[in-house]
Amino acid sequence: MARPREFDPQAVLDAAMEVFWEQGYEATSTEDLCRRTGLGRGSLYNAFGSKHRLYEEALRRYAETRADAQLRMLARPGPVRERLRELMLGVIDADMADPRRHGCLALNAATESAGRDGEVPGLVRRHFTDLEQALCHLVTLGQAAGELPAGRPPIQVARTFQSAYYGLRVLAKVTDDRNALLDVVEGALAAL
Amino acid sequence: MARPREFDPQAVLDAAMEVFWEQGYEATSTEDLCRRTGLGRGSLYNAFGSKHRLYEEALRRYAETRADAQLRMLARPGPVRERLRELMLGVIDADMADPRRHGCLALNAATESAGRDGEVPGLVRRHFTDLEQALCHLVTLGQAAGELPAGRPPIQVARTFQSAYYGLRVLAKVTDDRNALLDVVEGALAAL
DNA sequence: CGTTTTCTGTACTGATCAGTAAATAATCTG
DNA sequence: CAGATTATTTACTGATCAGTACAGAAAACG
Repeated sequence: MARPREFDPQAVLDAAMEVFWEQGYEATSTEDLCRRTGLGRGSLYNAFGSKHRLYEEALRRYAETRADAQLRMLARPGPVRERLRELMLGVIDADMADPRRHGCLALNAATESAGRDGEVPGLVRRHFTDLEQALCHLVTLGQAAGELPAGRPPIQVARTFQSAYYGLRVLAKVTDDRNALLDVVEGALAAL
Repeated sequence: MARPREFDPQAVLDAAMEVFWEQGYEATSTEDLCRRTGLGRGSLYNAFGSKHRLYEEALRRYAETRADAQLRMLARPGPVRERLRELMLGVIDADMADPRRHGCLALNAATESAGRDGEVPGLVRRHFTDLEQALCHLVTLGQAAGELPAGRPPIQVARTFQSAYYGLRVLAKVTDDRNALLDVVEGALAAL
């Protein structure tokens, strides 16, 4: 090793993640990334190689911060139904608090055309399967505890709830009507 | 009037719509649009003014072709539950038949950053409220006919189903597992 | 201290971006 | 046919794109 980096890689990654989150992959320029990270072009390319590789790193960073916090929240003790309600109410608050509605980075990555290149599809897919798995675990728990009706396969219930969850995040991008989103929460919980 | 256009505006709009659909707004260049529509730059700008206005027109075209066909399908006679199942099975087939998974243009527009400019938010919003309204009508019908349980407000049931529907379209972008998508269909229908 | 190695900043690359200017061509109206 | 009006074509604009070359700066190691 020789001259050490002058920047904190995690902080830089957080900044890059935010830019991609706000604008999407295609709409952010390397200039934007330099400005928001504070790095010069040389440093940025030396550290990350390309815009697309930086995007992949930002997705990884998203998974290990925001997404992981969500999964940990789901793993907290308490009634299953309340945990699932909290999940949805949490994203309603988060999405509506942001006037620009950038929503969920992984969902955005899944719909953008850049989501088809390199490691992005794999990263996005894992993000989705991780949530599916956590939900399935929770449903299994709830059914075993007698808290949820036990008639249907947990994976089916989990997938349906997950679908409503992502639909909710899509709707939150479009509407300002909080009650419409709360209807989705009630309906999704009633479907358990 | 003087010299008439040499192109069919609807055909051109269809071609532009497809390009935006496949690639998204940011990722398609005016060059792409010229190549796929067959128009020169002059004609294209003379007819549509700008890339963004053409995007808006493409969204309108999408609404009055694809989306409208879907709404008409929902309005066909038959058991409510079967019509809703057909809606979801139809998009599973459509989405999975396309290897590039471009999904729903309106949903893509809602998540892209370009979806915040000009008339796009209004167009996207109307697309969503139209479906919400159609679903609500259908649920009301089903409840009145005794086909669906009548305990819950139709608008809540409709919004929940709509949410599952868009969630389904998001999941279809990510997974190759048809059974996972069919689980969503079963769950969403069971929640009615 | 000097060499090596890595990092940083600047200047630059050709390519492509969205959009325009202007000449030409085709049709309409009179 | 004459003049007006619109469409098409071509060439072009400055700006911005992602990525690179390279010189200098800073630390590690002998």
